[in-house]
Amino acid sequence: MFEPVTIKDIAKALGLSTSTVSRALRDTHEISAATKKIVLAYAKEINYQPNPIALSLKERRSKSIGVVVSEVANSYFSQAINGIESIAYNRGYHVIISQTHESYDREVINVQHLASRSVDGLLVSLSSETTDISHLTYLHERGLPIVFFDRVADAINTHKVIANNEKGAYQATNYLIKNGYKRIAHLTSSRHLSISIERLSGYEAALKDNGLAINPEYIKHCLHGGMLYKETETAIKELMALKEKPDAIFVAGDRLCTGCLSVFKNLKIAVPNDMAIAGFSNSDVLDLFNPSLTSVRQPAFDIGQMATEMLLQLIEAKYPVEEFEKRILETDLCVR
Amino acid sequence: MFEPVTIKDIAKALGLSTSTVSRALRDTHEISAATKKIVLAYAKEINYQPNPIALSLKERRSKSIGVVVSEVANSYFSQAINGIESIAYNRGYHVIISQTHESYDREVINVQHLASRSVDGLLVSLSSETTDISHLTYLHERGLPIVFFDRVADAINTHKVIANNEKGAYQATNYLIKNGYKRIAHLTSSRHLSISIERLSGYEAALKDNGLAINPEYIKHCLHGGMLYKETETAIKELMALKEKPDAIFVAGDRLCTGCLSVFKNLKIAVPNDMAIAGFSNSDVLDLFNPSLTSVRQPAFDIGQMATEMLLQLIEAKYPVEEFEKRILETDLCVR
DNA sequence: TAAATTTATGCAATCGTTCCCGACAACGTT
DNA sequence: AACGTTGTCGGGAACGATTGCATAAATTTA
Repeated sequence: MFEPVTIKDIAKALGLSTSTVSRALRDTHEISAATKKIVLAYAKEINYQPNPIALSLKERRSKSIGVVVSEVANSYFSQAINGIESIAYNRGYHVIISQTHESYDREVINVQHLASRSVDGLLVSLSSETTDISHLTYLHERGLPIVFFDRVADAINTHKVIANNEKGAYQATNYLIKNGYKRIAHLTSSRHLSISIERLSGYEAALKDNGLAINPEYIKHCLHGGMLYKETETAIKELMALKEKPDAIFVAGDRLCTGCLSVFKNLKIAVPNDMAIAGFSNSDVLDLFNPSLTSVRQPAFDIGQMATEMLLQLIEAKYPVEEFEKRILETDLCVR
Repeated sequence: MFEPVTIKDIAKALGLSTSTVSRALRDTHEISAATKKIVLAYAKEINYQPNPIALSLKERRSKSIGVVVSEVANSYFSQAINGIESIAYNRGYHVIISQTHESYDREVINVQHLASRSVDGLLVSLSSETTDISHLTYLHERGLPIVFFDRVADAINTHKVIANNEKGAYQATNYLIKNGYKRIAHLTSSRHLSISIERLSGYEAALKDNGLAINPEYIKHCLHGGMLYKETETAIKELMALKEKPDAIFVAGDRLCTGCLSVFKNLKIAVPNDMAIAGFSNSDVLDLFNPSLTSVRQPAFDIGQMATEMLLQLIEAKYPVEEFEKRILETDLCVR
């Protein structure tokens, strides 16, 4: 079933050789106009489609790129994926998406799966569990083009695209402070993730600049980045059990934001009376919340586009690229 | 760069023929245990990975399936995709996701792109714009396995997996009626979509069973399924301009629900005082809304799993399958 | 008119893998 | 001793497409 027509079928039907047909289809100058016309007409008639797999084997590239994210059901990533697709499809590349669900093991499996399926390059945002990046180092050393976005591995020398996490975190924290909150907690992902480090740094800078002390008890890490309700709930409960309860919280991620609001609702913590909240989120239904949530919005679509452009540049480079850059895009504070 | 080791390298290094190496790796009985051991050890040492592209060319299958949905940034679809992946990856298949963004043109392009990239089968949920399905009929007739889920094309005789849309719609409408609402509007997707037809039917049945009249003015179709804010807004405005304004609305889709709430917020329509609302949605942040929204939840993950299993069954069938079935999974009414 | 050149086409190798044959031992069977 | 079996292995043709090289005919040039 599903027997596609090949160049051989055309050759046989027209009494030509496969090479002539191939050249006619590729519109080489060394084929007579008459033959070209016949071949093209017949190819169109029987709806000939070149077999991309045969091409891949010959050209040693698959014209596909792999994307590794934690979850597509995350506004940030689904927007980034839209950006990735918009570039990739225009350039004739397929996009193979795989989800880690914030698990290190799944990240390793997915990366190896993609590499063994010979993708031409990889667009990676690390899972929150990942500390060991040798699965990526190995591939990178062997020459597989990789571009990181969002959650990057600084140890690997390649292109990276991120949002200005530090500044975004600074602005959100600063916003809370300017609105009169003084005891500001911080809920974030696992501590080794690049975005956690950068956002924590912005949070601390804002406190410092406003003459507020940094209270380590106010900083809570969630290893699973909000994937587990219990983990988020425990963190919030610990905050609420403190002698000096925080009056506001800066949340460092999309998933954590919704997780946090969910916990607040269940624990009957009123926003913003019991606790004000601001956080990183790209959800477009955010302003439907009541009360609505002030958020730091990342240019996810642009980040996806830019990362893809950089990856394709690496893939299609004639000579090995030695110079790598880290692009930093500005965030947007949506006051609600 | 990135020169992978081949079976030839092994053969040369070990002074064997490629056929022997191939057979040793595939553990054929006609290779001596000693040779096998040597080959396997060496293959492991140099980390040999079979080239899947060469395999694909030979076996005439790519071990990948294409998925066509309107948007991954939609809770229903992202959950379905999780279900699809959970089955596909376990069976050694790759999943290539493409988004139509509810556009017919993009659907045609994506389907052709996937087919030309020789996916072994297609998992399709139609875009809201699609009426002409010849791009799928063509492939289906040529023997490409296709399974529809969610938005199905009845004209194509193949497996289908859907939720019990009619019953779900009936329950949601009935819920509004039992809560005392009498003028219930219905906001839905384009009129030819299978889900629109089924949900409309359930809505009408509920009205009828409760002795309420069906008012055509209360039924609003959005061709773009909530992708365009303006379209949704116009529909709502028209409803609010009626002499007998509706007091409740049953919304038939994920995207339409958030679109609708967004319009309500902007037009300052209070829920549920001005207008009660119930609708199809799989969003897991729904209960964070205030006031929260009663919703019909579809078993999206299971639908994805089931559709994938059925597709793989078609792909791996020894003989052409002639008997097709339509599986219908029950929905869940989440009263909030 | 013969040689040189252009034009148009075919042959065969290649990409990495599998698999149908055929080869050739070593052994057992009449 | 002649033959059949069995166990191992290699040669080579596929899969579909591209491409350098050879070749033939047609055309131009000397």
